[in-house]
This record gives sequence, structure tokens and C-alpha cells, in this order.
Amino acid sequence: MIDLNDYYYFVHVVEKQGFTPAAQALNMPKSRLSRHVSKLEERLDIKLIQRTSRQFHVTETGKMFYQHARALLDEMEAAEAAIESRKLSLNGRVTMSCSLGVAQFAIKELLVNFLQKYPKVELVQQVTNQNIDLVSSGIDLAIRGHTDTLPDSSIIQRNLCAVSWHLFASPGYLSDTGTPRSPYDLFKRKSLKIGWQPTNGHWTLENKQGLKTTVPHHPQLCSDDMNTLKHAAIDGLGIVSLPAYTCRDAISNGTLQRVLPEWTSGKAQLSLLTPSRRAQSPVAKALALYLLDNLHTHVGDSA
Amino acid sequence: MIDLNDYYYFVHVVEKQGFTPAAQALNMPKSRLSRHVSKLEERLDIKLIQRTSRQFHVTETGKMFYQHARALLDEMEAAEAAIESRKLSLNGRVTMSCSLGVAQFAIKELLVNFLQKYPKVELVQQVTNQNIDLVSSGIDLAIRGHTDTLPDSSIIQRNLCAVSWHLFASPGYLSDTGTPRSPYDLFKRKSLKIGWQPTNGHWTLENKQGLKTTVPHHPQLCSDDMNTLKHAAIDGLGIVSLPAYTCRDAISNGTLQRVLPEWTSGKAQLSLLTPSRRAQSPVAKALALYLLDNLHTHVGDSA
DNA sequence: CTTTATTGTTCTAAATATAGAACGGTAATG
DNA sequence: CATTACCGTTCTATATTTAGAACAATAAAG
Repeated sequence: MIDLNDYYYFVHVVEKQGFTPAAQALNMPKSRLSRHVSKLEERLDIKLIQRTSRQFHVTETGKMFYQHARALLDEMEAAEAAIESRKLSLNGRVTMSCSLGVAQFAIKELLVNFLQKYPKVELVQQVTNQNIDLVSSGIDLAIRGHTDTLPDSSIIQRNLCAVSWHLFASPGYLSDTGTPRSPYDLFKRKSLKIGWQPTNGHWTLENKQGLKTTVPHHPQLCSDDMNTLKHAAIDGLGIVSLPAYTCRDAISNGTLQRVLPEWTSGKAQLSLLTPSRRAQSPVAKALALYLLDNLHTHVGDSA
Repeated sequence: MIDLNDYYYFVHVVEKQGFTPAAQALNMPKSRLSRHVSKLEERLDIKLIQRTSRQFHVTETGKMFYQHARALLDEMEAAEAAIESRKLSLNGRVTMSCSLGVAQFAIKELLVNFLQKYPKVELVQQVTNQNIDLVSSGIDLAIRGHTDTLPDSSIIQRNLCAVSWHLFASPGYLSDTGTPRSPYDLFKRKSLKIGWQPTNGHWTLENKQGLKTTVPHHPQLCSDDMNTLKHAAIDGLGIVSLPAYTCRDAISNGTLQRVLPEWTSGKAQLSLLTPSRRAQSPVAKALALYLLDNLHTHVGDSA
């Protein structure tokens, strides 16, 4: 079977006029080069390099093959360079908006990766839980979480990923107060609640069979900040409903446990909003693409 | 590390619009394609194909990379086609001349391989032990064995390989008559001799230290045909001096043994003669090249 | 002529890639 | 809504490839 790497090895052996110099130029054992070139000759059923321990001569056929193989490698170098330049050439400023929760839990590492990949890009991030007007604020793209379909507008919306909300509590809390077995075990429990309007709360639970149950609970702490609620839960203050991805780390290191794993406490959608597809700068496009390509693996339900 | 095969796999996945169709087109498990494309993306540190179990989307970067990768594959196909066409396109007649011994023992398999590689080539082989005039006989190339340097002429000469002559005899003969320990043990032995002029013979032996000894022997059979002499020796008729390569098979299967392995009974040179380098047809060039590239591995002392 | 240095090839334990099946996730179908 | 069919990924025993040393061959140096 054809092996394109043979081309690579062959070209270097020809250009360095020998196996040993090629091997040290490529920093690999010469035995490998030897076997690859032999394999190539065997496959093509033609001698490309005439060699003894002291002579090195590229045959006529070998010279012709070298021309093609060199062109192939040039094409490879062009491809690699194009990728690199696409990463390096991207520059300029991009402004984005997102909620506090998304900023803290969903895209933190992603933005760092993006900026490392495109070192000339400047990113301005406006973190707010209010919905603001993208166009008048000069924002290139925004991430919004929502439960229902967003209203039509001139804004371009693209679906990023689905996000389930789960119930969480600390292992200590659960062993102290008992692990709930059904939604009814949650009735009027002490809890933590996102947002402060209203100050009393109820969870709408849904299982895989599609059954829905609404359970009232008693929030001891209401906050806009998911991180505050999460750490309150870790400290054993009660049960909290949060997007699944916000607690993935706490679940894996055991500081939180999922309550009623068969039930979800909400289903939201993350969408990417951009003012208008035409006017987008290359940086904004790249960031949008990057988020579309990668966010779901960091945040999506299936991740 | 860079792996050019990744380009190959990537191009096919893009062109077939999926891993499964590409896999069956290439007749390989899709798991391999999956890992290769993943590896490529990881190395380039960029997503090329956005894929879930039901969606397949080549990213902008992926499309650009595809253009280059496709060009690379085109170059590969050109290279492979050039090799094939070089093999197939070669046609026409080539006439060569050589001695009976060379024809029987040195180039028999080589010529078959050559003709299999270039199916449209016709080969005319004139086998004779006489030196004939290449130009007037319309011979494209000749192989000549000789001990001394050939006289200068308009003929192009290229060295093919050095050929040592050794002494051989059958194991039976040696056990019957005693295995010689030194050249003197050969004195006036019954023997087999190449050529018939003169009908009495003497061997000129030389060892690695450069010592030379001339020993007279008594030929019971003189013949121009090495094969006749070889089989006479196998049948136990006596000791024979022949080019080493003619008896390589008999040595390895045990029907002959080398006599006085420290001594050679002559040193010859095989040369390739061509009328004039300009006037050569492509076929003649190819055959000359083929013999230059391969003969020494079949015949040369080091083979 | 012997020694030395350097070449390409061969050998073998260890690392890597592969084939094929099993898997988990998703869209279309009844 | 449950079923079916299909897609890409993951898993794992098997097969291939590799690195590094040993090797054989050859030309240059002493």
C-alpha cells in the first residue's frame, strides 16, 4: 500500500546526498530511512537510488521521481504555512458579551486557548446578566442562554449547544439530611436559588420518560452569581439547580453530588448572536467559528 | 510529528463527505480515518471538520487546507503515473550480445525481470563467445568479461562488476580423492577446463595476501560451455575453475564445494559496452541502466 | 598491507498503529 | 413516541513499525 511518508524520506535522502546526512538532518535513525526508501523502490518496482556502502547515485528514474516528490513536499509546506499564517495573521479587536455564568464556567478556558492560538487578537469581554442591544453597544458577538426560542430580529442566531440544568448538593449535606429518592423528597427543602425575583422558588423537574413535577423549595440564599451558589452548595448549605457544565469539575472531584440523577431541573439553549453576517470582521468570524466548533465539547450535554 | 498520510485520509473524507463513505471507498475501517483526521487536527491545533454523529461540516480553515491537500495528492498521482508510464511507455527493440556464460548464469533472471517490467520491449540476445563488432552488427549493448583493461576505442565502456574465479568440486569427489589443503595438492590432478586451446592447463591461484602460484593440471574435459563443466564437476569428474557466480546455487544446495577457499583462480571484470552514448534508443538506455543498477547484486563478488 | 572511519543494512525488544467489533448518540420512520 | 438505521468514536487483541545497536562493506589513512 502507498505510503506518502516515503516521498518525504526519499526527497530528504536525495537532497542530503545520503542516508546518514539525511538522518541527522531529520533527527531520526538512518535505519528508518533505509527501510522506507527500500519499501518505496519495492512498491514502485524500480530502483531510485543506486547505493553501496560507499557509492550514492540517483538513477534517471529516481531523478524524475524526485522532481514530483519535491513538488509534493512544496505543496505540503504551503499547506502548513497557510494554516500557520491563518493563525498568526488574524489580528485586531473583537468585542463580545455574555452572562456571568457563561463567562465563569463555559468559555473561560476556551477564550484563553483562542487567544493563544491567535496571539495578535485583542478581546474585550462584557460580562452582564442583562440583555443589551448588540448593535448600539458595538458588540461583535454575544452568547445568550435561553429556554424558549428567541424572537426574530435582524440579529443572526446560531445554536451553540443544549444545556441541561441539574440539581446538586454536597455529599455532607446529603448524608445529614438524607438523599432524596423522588421529587417529593425535595418538598420545601432549604435551598439556593439563582436570581432574586421572586425570592421564593420552585423547581420544575423532568425525567427521561418526559414526566414533569413542580416542587416548591425554600431558598436560604438567592444570588445572580452561579459561583456563589455553587460554593454555598459545596459548603453544605443546601440543594441548588445549576447548568450541568458549571459543576462538572465538582462532580468529578467529589465535592458535589448530583441529586435525583434521573431528573433534570431545566433545559436551556446557548445561542451565538452576531449583529449581521456581512459586517463581521475576520477576527469576529474566527471567534464565532471557534466557539461554534468547540463550545459544545466543553459545555454541551453530551460532553 | 508530521504524517503525510493524514493529508490523504483527510482529502478523501472531505471528498466523500463523511467517514463511512470514505472508508468504504478506500476499503479500510472508518476507525482509522477517524483517528488520522483527529491526529491531524490535533497537530495543526485547528478544527478542520465539524462533526457529530449526524452532521458533517468542513470548517473554513478545513476548506482552505483541503485545497492544498488536494494539490498535494494531485502531485502524488502525477508522480505515480510518471513512474508507470516510464515503465509502460518504453517500447521497441533492443539487441544485445554476451557470452554463453553470462547469458546462462549472470543475466538470465535479470532479463526476465526487465521484460516483465517493460512489457512492450522486445529483446534480441546474441549469445556468442566471439568478440564481434558492435557497430557493424547493429548491437545496442554488449557485456564482455575480460581480465585486462580493454583497449581504447569509440565504444563506451562502463564497469559492471568484478568477478572472481574459484575452484569447485563435488563433495563426493573431494572425499574420494582428498580435500586439497594447499595449491600443491592440486598438482596434475584430473580436471575440467574452460576453452580448448591449449588442451593442457594450469591454474594461476592467488590468495588474500597476494601470493601467486601456478599449478599445472590435467583436463579430462575441455568445453566452451560453463554449464557442461559445472555439471561434470557436480557429477564428480574433477576440479573446475569457474566464475564464482556460476556456482553460487550449487554451493548453497551442497552439490558443489569450493576448493581452497583462501585462493582465487582468476579475477575478471564484466563491462558494459555501448556503441555511442548519443545514438542510444530509450530502450537501450533503460536496459543499460537496469543492468548497471542490478547486475552487481546478482553477480558481483560482494553479492 | 593493516588499521581506521564511515557508509548503508540488518536484527530485535519495545512502542505504535491497525482491524473489527462494540458503543453511544442522532435523525428519520412507522 | 418507540423503533430502526446509520454515523463517528472508542476499545482491545493483533500486527506492524520503530529506535538503537550490531553488522558488513568499502574507501582512505597510517
